[in-house]
Amino acid sequence: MKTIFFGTPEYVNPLLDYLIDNENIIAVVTRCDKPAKRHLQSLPSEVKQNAIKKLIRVFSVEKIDDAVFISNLSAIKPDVGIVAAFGKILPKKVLDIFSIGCVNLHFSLLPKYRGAAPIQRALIDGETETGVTSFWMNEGMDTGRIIFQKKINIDKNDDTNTLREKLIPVALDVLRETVVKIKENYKGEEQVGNPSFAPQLKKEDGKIDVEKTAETIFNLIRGTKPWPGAFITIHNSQFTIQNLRILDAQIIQEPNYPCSDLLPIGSVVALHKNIGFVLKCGKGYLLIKSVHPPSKNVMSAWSFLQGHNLKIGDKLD
RNA sequence: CGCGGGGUAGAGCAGCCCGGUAGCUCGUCAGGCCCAUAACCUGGAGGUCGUAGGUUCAAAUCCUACCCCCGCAA
Repeated sequence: MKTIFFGTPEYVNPLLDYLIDNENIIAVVTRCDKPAKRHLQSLPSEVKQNAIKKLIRVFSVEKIDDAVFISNLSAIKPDVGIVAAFGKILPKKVLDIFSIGCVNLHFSLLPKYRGAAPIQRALIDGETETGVTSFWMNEGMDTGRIIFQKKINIDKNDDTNTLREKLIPVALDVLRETVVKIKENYKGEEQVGNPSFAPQLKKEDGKIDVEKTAETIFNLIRGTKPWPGAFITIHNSQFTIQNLRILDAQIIQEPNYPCSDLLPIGSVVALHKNIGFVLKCGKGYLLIKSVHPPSKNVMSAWSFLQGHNLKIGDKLD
């Protein structure tokens, strides 16, 4: 069974490694090398580096429907495509090249969170469980017949990074099971339930609305890490700091602050020594513990308020 | 040579434009106050001001080159 793997980011390498060890991987497809990081450095994707190291043929594509790429792919006459976090929708003329078909590993419980950012969106929505689903790809976005699905719980403190780490072994389980079913000629089951969508995050998605509940804001911080990050503007008596990114926070369960009732929503209502400051939200309070000011390094919220002379009553929005 | 921000005590910042005593909030150490404290008071230690040159009587500050960190593009 001639198999081709599609994937770009580093975290899918364990999946590629498994396939290389156990199946007949004849090529790897990744997105084209990114143009620049800071000073125009152009690095091959991690998956590409891994594949090269193991002497697998690599296609590095910019446009998935590139004529040269498609003819090269056709010449190989592959049987199965396995896709994980590739980042592009495969058009029909690519899918048709595979004699058996293409399978996608998607990091959500389909039909929920179809799209590019299922992990982030599940966290932002405060979901308590998620998982990995494999399905036969068709022309729609994550709409194919489900082969296998495995569920896990989301911890209250999970962020994008920790949740993804937990999902990798789950994805490996799903992959193993899926390969077996492919060989059994399994056609999958139609997706059932109400679909929801998880479009790629935009910068604007990280903006904090202080009128929302502490829990909602906390979920935003978890789900937008590491990019675009949850950010807010601070109005101090001396100056304004825009786009202060908040990296770590904690919901205050039993608030007991002398000024909390008098100050409006969005105010700093307390300072916690050596930890940070407390923000009054639309409902509840959030203890900010770690921040990243523009043009600066990451620092504890306590350090930040030392340097900027943040006081009770200062406003955030 | 893509654009911008930054490097000053253990942490976070001000001072630079306009050259002239190293400053602020915290931490740390010692002492004091207190039933007590992360609170308050007093005092101390701790700096090659990123590196190397240059200008000057005098450079954190002005000029030149270089190093390191961060953001922008997903």
